[in-house]
Amino acid sequence: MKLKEQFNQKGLRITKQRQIVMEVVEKHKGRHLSSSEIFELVKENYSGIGLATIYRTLPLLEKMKLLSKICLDDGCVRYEPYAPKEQEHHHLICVKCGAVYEVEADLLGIEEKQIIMNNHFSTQNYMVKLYGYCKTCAEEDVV
Amino acid sequence: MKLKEQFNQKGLRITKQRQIVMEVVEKHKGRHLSSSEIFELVKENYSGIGLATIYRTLPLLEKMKLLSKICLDDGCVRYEPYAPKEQEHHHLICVKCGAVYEVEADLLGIEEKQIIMNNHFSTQNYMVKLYGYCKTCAEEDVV
DNA sequence: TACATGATGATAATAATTATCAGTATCACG
DNA sequence: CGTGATACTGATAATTATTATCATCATGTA
Repeated sequence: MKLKEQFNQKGLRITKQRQIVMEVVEKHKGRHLSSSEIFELVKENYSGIGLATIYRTLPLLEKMKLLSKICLDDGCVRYEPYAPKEQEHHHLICVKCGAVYEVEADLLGIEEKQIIMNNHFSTQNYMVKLYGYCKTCAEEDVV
Repeated sequence: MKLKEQFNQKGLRITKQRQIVMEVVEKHKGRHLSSSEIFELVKENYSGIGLATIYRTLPLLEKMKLLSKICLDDGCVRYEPYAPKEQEHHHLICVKCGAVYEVEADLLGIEEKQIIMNNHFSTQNYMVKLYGYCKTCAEEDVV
């Protein structure tokens, strides 16, 4: 496995805790788990885990591009398995009910990317979040 | 001023505090002020203000579409003056140095909007955030 | 001007996250 | 297969951002 090398290169160690955190997030692909949700799920397999370890592990796995951090503006940081470029997906966040939907599409056209390039911004691995109203909420509210 | 009516309609009162908060955010258009930054700035003009008032006022002004909330994923909520549709702008966030740039362009093409519509999501007043590397950081890092 | 009640300031309470530190486990090396 | 250097962990204290509480104050209508 290349993972081991990736860790060793940086003097990092592969621990049981780190492995289980990875497993849990991968198992729940499609969800957007908060740190404390991950804590609860990890405890099911490894009851001795400490919350501090969760908070230390998640940013580390993010830096290693094993997880992606997402902020859905609900007051906590969330994580999902890292998606390579080809499987990039974006989030539609309903500002009313908070529901989160995913769109698996490259939402930026070539022209738009050009605009960003012109700003000297390299959007390798970008992420788009759209705020709006989901079907249900759009019908209720006549905004 | 239509503002007064807008407040009265909902049984809300126009207070000195609310006015100064608005003034401060408008005065710093282009910046993305956090709640505590706004607190500090308001104190310069109105030293008696309480932090709780800031936290009560900002979401209220947001609901009235006088301010926009932005989350730049740095652990706090930020605000900027509300931008009507024509002046919509988006944020480029450097994941390395945290710098925030603005692009004043409609980043989603018609096709892309269609994709979103197909998901039954009405993106009236959407906001796009792009994560990536700014010029400086892209040069340092060979990602 | 007076009053009904919405708004405020001070502060206690929560919630998410970070820092500290002594004890533990990993893994390179022999 | 030890063993030791040190990275990692769990427990917990400390921070930081935000929300709730409540007595007092100020707005705007009558």
